[in-house]
Amino acid sequence: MSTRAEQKQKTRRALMDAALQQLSADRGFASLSLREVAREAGIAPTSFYRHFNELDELGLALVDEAGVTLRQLMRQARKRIQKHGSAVNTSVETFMEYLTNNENLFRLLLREKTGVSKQFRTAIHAEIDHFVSELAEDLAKFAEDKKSPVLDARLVAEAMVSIVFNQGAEALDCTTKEKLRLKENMKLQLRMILLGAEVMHNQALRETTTAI
Amino acid sequence: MSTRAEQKQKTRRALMDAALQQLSADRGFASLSLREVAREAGIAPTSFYRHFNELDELGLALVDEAGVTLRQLMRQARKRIQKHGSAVNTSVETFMEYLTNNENLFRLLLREKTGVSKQFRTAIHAEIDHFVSELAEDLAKFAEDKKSPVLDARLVAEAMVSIVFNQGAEALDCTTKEKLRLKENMKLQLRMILLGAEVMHNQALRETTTAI
DNA sequence: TGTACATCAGTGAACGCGCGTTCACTGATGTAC
DNA sequence: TGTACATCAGTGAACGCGCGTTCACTGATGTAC
Repeated sequence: MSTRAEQKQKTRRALMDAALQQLSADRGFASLSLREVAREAGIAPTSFYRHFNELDELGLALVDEAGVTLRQLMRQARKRIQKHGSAVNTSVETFMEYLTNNENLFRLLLREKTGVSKQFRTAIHAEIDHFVSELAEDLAKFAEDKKSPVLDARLVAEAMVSIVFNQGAEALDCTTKEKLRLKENMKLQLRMILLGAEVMHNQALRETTTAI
Repeated sequence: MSTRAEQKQKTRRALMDAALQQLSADRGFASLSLREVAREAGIAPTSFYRHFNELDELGLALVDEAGVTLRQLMRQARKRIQKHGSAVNTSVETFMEYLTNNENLFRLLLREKTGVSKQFRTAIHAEIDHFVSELAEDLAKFAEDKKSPVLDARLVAEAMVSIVFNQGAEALDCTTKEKLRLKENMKLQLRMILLGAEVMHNQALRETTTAI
């Protein structure tokens, strides 16, 4: 890569980092200003336009980044599960690790999921959809191995992701100690769903059998 | 009530309605301006200060209103359940009705739950906590009647509320037809949790018994 | 390798705009006698 | 009931501010020959 292009990448990165740094508990993306981000990144406001057409474009780049990070993390978790089992445990631990290490990125996802910009909402829903689909696939595969396929893998996956995101949001405002309790709650809740899904499926099977 | 005080109440109401009306899918509370709200309510910007010290104070009043409405609705649902049973069904139907009739109020709750202002987050968490507690109480009572107390009513209630709020958020961007499907999914997911909690509790009981 | 030209990331001045907030005010409503 | 004074919701002009965006520019880097 040539020097000029390298430098441009660096500045672009600096802009994204500057925005991310300002996205704290008390600052939403909507409250950022182009001038502020540029100032933080150490360039003139006008230079911003060399990298993005508008501030929202930078925001969408951040959403994309959050999605990529989340997917990488899931791949890691899957490997760990194949090695050591305990799917719920490993998944929750991995997710909470991601959350702790990428607070502001997760905050962006959480907030803009129900946020003001249709574009943001659509982009984030796509990322979460991706996440749900991969989980559903895992569940289906897992159930197949156990020879007890779950009732509706996608439905179960959606419920699980709802729990994880919702309690994850809570974790952002928590002390380390409260986080531990929250994690254990999360695990119990996920196990409840899995157990419930299994029982429900068996009931459905029995009914079908009876019908015959 | 005297005429002057009545008029003041009316203007206050007009301000809150003006704000609520502007809170659509594309406008967050943070994007409202005092001047805009005052204009919409038909008063001079400076008159706003006769009613609230700042815009956030109006927002908190709206959050409070949302909480009150939600609690009223729960009371209705409880009555209907005592009459006709089918707790999950009735609750979901009632909730979705609320959501459809108070889109903007619910949007405010959803958004500011993870929003920028600590004050908003705290207020909304209190409202949701209230909601969870009442549900937990109902669950405990219900389980007692069935002589199969659930493992941890509060944990189950939290999981259920996570589902309801998360899928509810989804419903805001849905067509009427998609909403129907979403409602049925919600019901299934809630039943899964209840079923899972019951089974988990029975397992725990059996283990205790075995230990003796 | 050296030269002449093209590209383009970053600049600084300037613009018009809507904002929140202050201030001293008006005049209708309320109250004390 | 009438009068004199107090209250206070609503007003309009004025302020300073940070914003997004435009523009013509600079000068280092890249490219063609």
